[in-house]
Order: sequence, then structure tokens, then C-alpha cells
Amino acid sequence: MRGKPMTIGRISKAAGVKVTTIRYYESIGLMGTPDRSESGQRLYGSDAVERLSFIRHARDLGFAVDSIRDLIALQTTPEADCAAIDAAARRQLANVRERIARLRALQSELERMVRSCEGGVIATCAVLASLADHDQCASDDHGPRDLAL
Amino acid sequence: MRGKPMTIGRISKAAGVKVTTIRYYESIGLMGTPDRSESGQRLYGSDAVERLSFIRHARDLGFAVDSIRDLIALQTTPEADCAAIDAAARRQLANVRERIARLRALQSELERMVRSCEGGVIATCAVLASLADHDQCASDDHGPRDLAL
DNA sequence: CTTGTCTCTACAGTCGCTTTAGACTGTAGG
DNA sequence: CCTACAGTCTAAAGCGACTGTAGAGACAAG
Repeated sequence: MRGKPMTIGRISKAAGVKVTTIRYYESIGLMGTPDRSESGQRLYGSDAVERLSFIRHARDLGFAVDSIRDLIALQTTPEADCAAIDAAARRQLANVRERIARLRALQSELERMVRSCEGGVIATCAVLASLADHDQCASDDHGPRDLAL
Repeated sequence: MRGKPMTIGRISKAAGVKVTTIRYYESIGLMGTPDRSESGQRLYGSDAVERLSFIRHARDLGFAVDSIRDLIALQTTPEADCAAIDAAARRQLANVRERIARLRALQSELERMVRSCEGGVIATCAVLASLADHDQCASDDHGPRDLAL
């Protein structure tokens, strides 16, 4: 399955992942150590492109690097059953749904702000008023905000 | 407008922002340097709570810290007009809409994945197949992924 | 041979905080 | 008063997921 070896730049283009990011993935153990040319340049087969595409796709879907590591580990134990992977996908889906809900709330609030901002002086700016408006609506939980965006 | 001075813990509770985060905001110049008690503890008036609520709300809406600094600066020059603030809100709204669109695509893909995963062995897991599926669908732009989530 | 593009390593920077460590302060109960 | 214990202080390191930089070597095309 491995055609002629490719340099890092080529698989970067092929997989749509930056060169530096590929090296980073290697450093955190997502990509494994590739062969090297005599002069020390990394050489990859097409399996590396597939792996990178897998990683990129999973990242695009919002999977954390740790989850991806798990998925890759599961992939290499084909006798296991699908349940773990299904569970990961479901968690991710719940996560995405929550983010969407949050963002939709932000969207309507921002729309309201923009609609009500009809010029005028700062002192009366509805946008600032909206922001200053400290209704404790939902969550005084002090928790991490990383779901917000 | 300034009632009896409050310790950092109290305004933390009042504004829903962690103590450490308040100190951090001070360190990056979002909050200004408060008075201190004899023993060196920070003392705030209720205006600090309002400022914190403003910051928190803006952060919840996805405004970057730099934008918030700008908004605060604008607030203190009340002769300026509303246009700059309106523009910031519009930028933010466009940003949020894009995030929502991206997330909706992820949602339907994840839904499809979960639907098609009906048990079985890893080798045939549809979720993994979806992830391995490297259709270059949209964006091989190598750009920053921070819009993704 | 020269030019220009890759590639290498190692490390610092990004953003928006959170965590840690160790010391000090303020307060309530006994 | 003493003791607990919660709150506060500073400075610095850590997080996730990369990105950017510097300086040097490698390789392909003209």
C-alpha cells in the first residue's frame, strides 16, 4: 500500500494539514515516527496521508486530540466492537448541539443589539446598554467558558 | 455611587467571575488597579461589579479581550458616535453566524455517523469509515481552525 | 553554480484563562 | 485569648492546539 515515499510538504498538500502541524502531531504521538532519508528528511507513504486526513476530519468535527488518540488506538484493535466509537460520536454530537444552542442565543442577542443601534451618541448606544445589562440569566456557575464559542 | 468597599471574593460572587480571573483582567489592563486595604487586599466599589459584568457579558458573546478593551475605551469618550460599536457588534454577529453554519454541518454529519453505527466490529464501523473518508469537501485552506468550534 | 524552495531542530509566542505553591489576613466559635 | 478555617496575596508555570521564528542544511531547476 505504500507507494513512493513523499516528503512532508507533499503529504501536507495531499492531506490539507500544515507542515508544522504534522510535525506537531508527531511530537504528541498522533502520527508515529516516519522513516528518514539519508539527510534526515521525513519520508511518508500514502498511509500517512490517510491517517492525517482521518485526524483532520476528526478535528474538524470537534474531537479533542485525546479522543482522536483513542479512536486511533481502537482502530488498531479490530476485534473490539463498535460501541466505544459510537459513544465517542454521541458525546461529540451532544457537545455540538449544546454549542449550537448557545450560539443561537448569542446570535439573537447580537441581532437585537444591531437592530436597536440606530446611530447616535455613545451615551445612548443600545449595544453598550445590552452589554452592560447584567441580567444573571442562566449560569452563574463560574465554569469554563469554552463552550461559549 | 460607591457603597462600602468589597473584597475581591465578594465582587467575584456578585459578578459571576472567578477571583483569579479578576486578577487576570487587572493584569491585562481590563480592570484598572483597585484601592488596597492596609494589609494589601484589593477593595472594590460597585462600579467594579458593573464593569466585570460588562466584560463577562461581552466575553460570553464571543468578543475578544482586545475588542472589549476597545469598547471600554469608547465608553469613556461619550462624545464619539455609535458607529464603531455597531461595527464591532456586526462583525461579531457575522462571526457567530459562520460558527453556527459550521456546527450545523458537523451536527448532521455526526448524526449520520451515529445513525449508521448499529453495532458490529471495528473493521466495519461506519463512524470510523466516515472519519477516514477524506473527501476534501470544502476548505483545503490550511487556515486556522478556530472557527470550527 | 546559482537561485529559490524545502526541510531540519529547537524554542518562543498565541489566547484566555487555570493551577500551583507558599505565605499572609480576616473572622467566627469556644 | 486561641484555634480553625476560609479568604487573599504574588509570581510563575501549565493548558490545548497549534503557529511563528531563527539559523542552518538539502535539493531541483535553469
